[in-house]
Amino acid sequence: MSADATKMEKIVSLCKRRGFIFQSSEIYGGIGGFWDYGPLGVELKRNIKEAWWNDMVRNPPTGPSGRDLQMVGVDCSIIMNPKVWEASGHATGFADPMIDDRETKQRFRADQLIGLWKIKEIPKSEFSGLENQNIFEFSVSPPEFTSVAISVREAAEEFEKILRKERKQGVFEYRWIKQVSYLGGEVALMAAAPKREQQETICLWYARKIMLDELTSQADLIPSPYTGKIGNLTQPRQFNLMFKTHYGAMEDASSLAYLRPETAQGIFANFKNVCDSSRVKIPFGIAQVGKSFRNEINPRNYTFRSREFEQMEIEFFCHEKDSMMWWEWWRNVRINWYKTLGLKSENLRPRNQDEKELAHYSKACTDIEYMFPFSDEPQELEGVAHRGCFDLTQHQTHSGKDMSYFDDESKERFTPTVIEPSAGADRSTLAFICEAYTVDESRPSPEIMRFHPRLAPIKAAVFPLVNKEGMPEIAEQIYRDLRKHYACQYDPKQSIGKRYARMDEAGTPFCFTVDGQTLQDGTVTVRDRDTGQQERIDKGNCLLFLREKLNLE
RNA sequence: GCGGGUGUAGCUCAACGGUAGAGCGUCACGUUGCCAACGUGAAUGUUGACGGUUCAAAUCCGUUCACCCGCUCCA
Repeated sequence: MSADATKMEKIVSLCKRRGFIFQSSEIYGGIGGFWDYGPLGVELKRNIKEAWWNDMVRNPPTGPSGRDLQMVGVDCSIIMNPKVWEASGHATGFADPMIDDRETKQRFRADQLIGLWKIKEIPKSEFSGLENQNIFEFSVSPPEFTSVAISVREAAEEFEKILRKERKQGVFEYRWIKQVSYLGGEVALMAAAPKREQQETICLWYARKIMLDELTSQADLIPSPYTGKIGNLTQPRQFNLMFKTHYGAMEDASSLAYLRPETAQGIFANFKNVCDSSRVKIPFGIAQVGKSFRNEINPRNYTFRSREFEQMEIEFFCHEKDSMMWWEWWRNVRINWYKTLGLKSENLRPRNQDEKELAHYSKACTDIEYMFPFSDEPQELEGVAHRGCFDLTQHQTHSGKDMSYFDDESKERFTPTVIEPSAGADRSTLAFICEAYTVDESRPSPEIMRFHPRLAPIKAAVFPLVNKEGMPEIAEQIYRDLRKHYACQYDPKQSIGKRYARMDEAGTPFCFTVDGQTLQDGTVTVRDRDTGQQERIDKGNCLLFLREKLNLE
């Protein structure tokens, strides 16, 4: 258990108690990996998404050359033509049993693995007529894995490579290689290599598809097809990570569809539409906020790894020659965005992926990670990835539609390179909650949510100090004026301390209180959430006061 | 997916197989003139769900669901 597990438990407890986050379908025993936002949670999350949309799309930062950034938005359907997922690579990677190479992070289909076994060495005198025999009769236990390939063709090449290498040493020569049927017509290679002719022995090998149960039981013995090293492969697992559904009334194979596992593909699929309709010129970005769905193997850590989650994604299209500059620029913009909204730099951990982690088409990727109390390892909030021209090229190939861009100034036609800052809305929300959670034992109400004012679910509360003598009427009027502009609450009940305490737990930055002096000189107190300090302002200036405070960066 | 743990009121937690409780919170009334104050009162539970053992189950057993921890995983 990490050192801050107790802190996380308190945060979870507060989130439920105050109405930030509830377990989905709780009255039915819940459902794994799904969460609901309560009255305060929905305001918080909306504020985060709106801050993102405002700061990235409507009022984006100035570009590196001092020119304004071109950013536009889309809102695409969650269900798309299933071919989209073939093009994006999700269909295969999500549906079949897959194995990972822990070292190279390569993932491949388990049911296509071809194993190459060394069976045994036999005297050369027994070699004649071998071609006509069933090679499996020679099998002695245990055959020794020597190599693994991910296709029959590769297995053959691999075998030839081994023999070539041996031939180079001047001692070995391979004799034959042939295909036979094996278990239900699967293709197998069988081969033998004369070995150390002076010792009069030869070596037998065979290659065949590795069965799934073998992969499961012998995962630790099978060499990686990429490195040849033993012990780096995971067990094969079924990755049904996309949610299946059907469209139309008939539920058959032709109506199979998927809930999107990411919002990005809606952007790529609309690349041409946006270009043709909105007068944008490269470089420019398309943004989208929306729900995505992944059947996580093991949802864990509160809302951090949910099966239904919301993304805030940008696909930024630029020329390949400027792409690294843009990648670095976006990386810094995004890190600073979190800092500006209150995530402290020591908890925020940008981490550049090393080459082994990168997808094969990617040149660079920074994971913006955050130290949550539930883990000793930083966890990813956002990835800023250099995706090359992979996605547009894939869609061009699969759809047959041209995805290239023509630059009128340089008269150049090219497929744009994409920089993808992809942020998790729920993960960010959780990070802002964890960051805001503060315990100050010196205060009568120790638990305080110190949200940045822009993110706070309630911007201000208005109280009559006591619920009589004309105070409620004045307070109510202030409240009615404020709530036209900001999320506010009015609370006339119970002791003033209790009301302040409740607002501390909700993370409300300011409380206006109408008291006896208000009746005389028209001033009210403003109480600051973080310091507990009060000042007096004119009751007519509450809105002005909030405007000033909330616009602060 | 594997191993371990937990599940009782909104929250935190008691209750040895024998009548389900406390603190806090919530609500009402009174009081109160700035920090969970005070007084009085109230509501709230098929003890996660299902099944079994038993005269009797929150308690013992089985199944299941959810959450937590460790592995694993995170395209």
